[in-house]
Amino acid sequence: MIDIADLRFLTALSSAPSLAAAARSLSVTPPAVSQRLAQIEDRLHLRLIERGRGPLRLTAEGAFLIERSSGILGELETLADEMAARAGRIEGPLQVIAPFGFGRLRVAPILSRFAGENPELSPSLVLSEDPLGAMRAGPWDVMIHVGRLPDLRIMQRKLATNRRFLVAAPSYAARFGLPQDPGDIAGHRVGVVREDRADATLWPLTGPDGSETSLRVHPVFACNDGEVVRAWALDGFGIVERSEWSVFQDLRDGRLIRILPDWSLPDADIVALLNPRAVRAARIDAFVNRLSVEIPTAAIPLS
Amino acid sequence: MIDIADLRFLTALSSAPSLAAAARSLSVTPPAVSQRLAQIEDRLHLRLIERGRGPLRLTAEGAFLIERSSGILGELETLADEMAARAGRIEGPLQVIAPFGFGRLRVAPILSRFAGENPELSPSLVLSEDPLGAMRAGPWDVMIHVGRLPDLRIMQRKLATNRRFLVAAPSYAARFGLPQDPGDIAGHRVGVVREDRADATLWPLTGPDGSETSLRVHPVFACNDGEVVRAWALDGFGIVERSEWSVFQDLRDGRLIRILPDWSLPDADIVALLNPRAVRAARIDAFVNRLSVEIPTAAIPLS
DNA sequence: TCTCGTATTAAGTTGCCGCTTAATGATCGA
DNA sequence: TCGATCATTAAGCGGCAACTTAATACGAGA
Repeated sequence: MIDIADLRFLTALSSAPSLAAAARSLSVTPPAVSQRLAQIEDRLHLRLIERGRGPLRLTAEGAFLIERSSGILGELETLADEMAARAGRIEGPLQVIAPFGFGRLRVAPILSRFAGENPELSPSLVLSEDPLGAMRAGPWDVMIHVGRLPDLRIMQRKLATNRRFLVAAPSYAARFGLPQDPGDIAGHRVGVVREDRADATLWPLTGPDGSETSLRVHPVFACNDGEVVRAWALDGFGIVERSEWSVFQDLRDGRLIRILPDWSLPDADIVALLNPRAVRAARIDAFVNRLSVEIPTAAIPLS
Repeated sequence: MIDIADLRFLTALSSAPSLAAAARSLSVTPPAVSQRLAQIEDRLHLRLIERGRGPLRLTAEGAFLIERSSGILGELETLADEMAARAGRIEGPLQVIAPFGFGRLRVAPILSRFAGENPELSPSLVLSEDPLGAMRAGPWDVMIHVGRLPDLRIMQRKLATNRRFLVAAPSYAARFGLPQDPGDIAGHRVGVVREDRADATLWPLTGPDGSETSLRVHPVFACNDGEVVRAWALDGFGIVERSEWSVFQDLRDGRLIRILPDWSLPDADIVALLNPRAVRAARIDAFVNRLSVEIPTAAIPLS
């Protein structure tokens, strides 16, 4: 009889480049994988995986089995979720994806506390600047995202409004003065967070009268880590554009001040995307609720 | 995580009147059942089965779980069947239901041989005079039936034509003579197979010219086992109505002779009913094919 | 040529899970 | 009141499945 542990095992194999890689990701030795696979193939009297040189390839039978498995495994997982929900329990795996900066600084502490209150939870947090890639890479329940997102037809929930500010340190203002108008920016030192997927040097500004300007800036400093850029600004090296969540305390405490406060950039709201596969699980509901309570709180004090 | 062995276990429990009864049908001791159930309930943090006095009762959660399980278990079983089919293998459980007489004398030997040729097959044969009850009682793949059947909307396959004859032993004919006309039967000794569900004493005869007569007989001997009635006829005690399959050899060898050979009774064809749940399994296909080859063969020699 | 990564076979170990036995308690009917 | 059936708890056993280590073979790339 087919065992679902075998189906899980095969599913893991099917998305691994080699048996050795699968062994590593399963935390066992290669022979364990090799002989377990051989055993399953023997039981079915079918070859499931072509393992010649190069990457693993599923045979037709293997592909068929994996395909059918996914449905069954999904149903079983959903069933487990529903039973846990009926027991009023927060338990089971909770796989969260978040961007590096926001994830490390905001999501991780909340998840950590949440897990502490629910000992039967098995949380995992994957930080990635490529959320769509991470989604495809492995199973996930909740993905936290900051900013605009292509329409993914995935259920999402807004966790907090998140404005974007132009900021600089007082020491910078003292040395170089402050721009009074977007046009003045060109004469200033600017730092940006340069990621692959966004045009970080084009700032779409909206003026106090509603007029819109696209400002192309020429950064003197760039980094793909927002915290590094923030530190650079804190050190008085220039003007940067950062999210409210990132610099809110700096602004409150006067370590940074807003530049062109009458001009605004489009919001980069914080949203949670929910995997449709698991939307109805109690643990996910509870965690997203927690996020939606705790994340906005941190920003409220600032007007 | 939920284990499907647990789901099978719970499904077995759900159709048992008591834990002790379940233990017997699972071939284990009562504590094994009790503690395994307790363990599952602990894991889910839910009570699944109310066990007070009287019969077991599922709780709402238990009923929900069983309900959902059946779908998953069914899919898994179907998947196993399909994989076996792809491997071109005859294997797995094969659960056959057949009536007592025909099952014991005709189906059992064929199934026995079929299982011998396919060592990975786990056959089970349930003989029952109440096929519909047996269908409901447990899982089944193929049900053999002789005679008319209410329209069950179940896929069926005719295995053989099976006529019904009026027969008697030559010794009886020598002592009492033979009826030349249905009307003569009234003066003869008649034995019948009396089952609950059929009116065994009303013989719907069709004459050589196509005329139809319903003949009410008054048996001097009755039994619910066809073989006993046949033996009674072989011993020269009277005239009985029997299926071709049952008396074909007796007729061939002259131990019995046909009475009113120009008159016929409605056929009681031999059919296989296929459980829609498992129609596409290779082992079932193969077994029914085997039946449809071997069963008619036995009767062909007789005109 | 050497080395590294991969895959497989063989043999040995271990942990756990499911079972059994034994004993207790509860309930019901005779 | 006794006996029978059922359910449960506690304690201990055993089998087996999954894993490990060790050894071998193969190919590709430096």
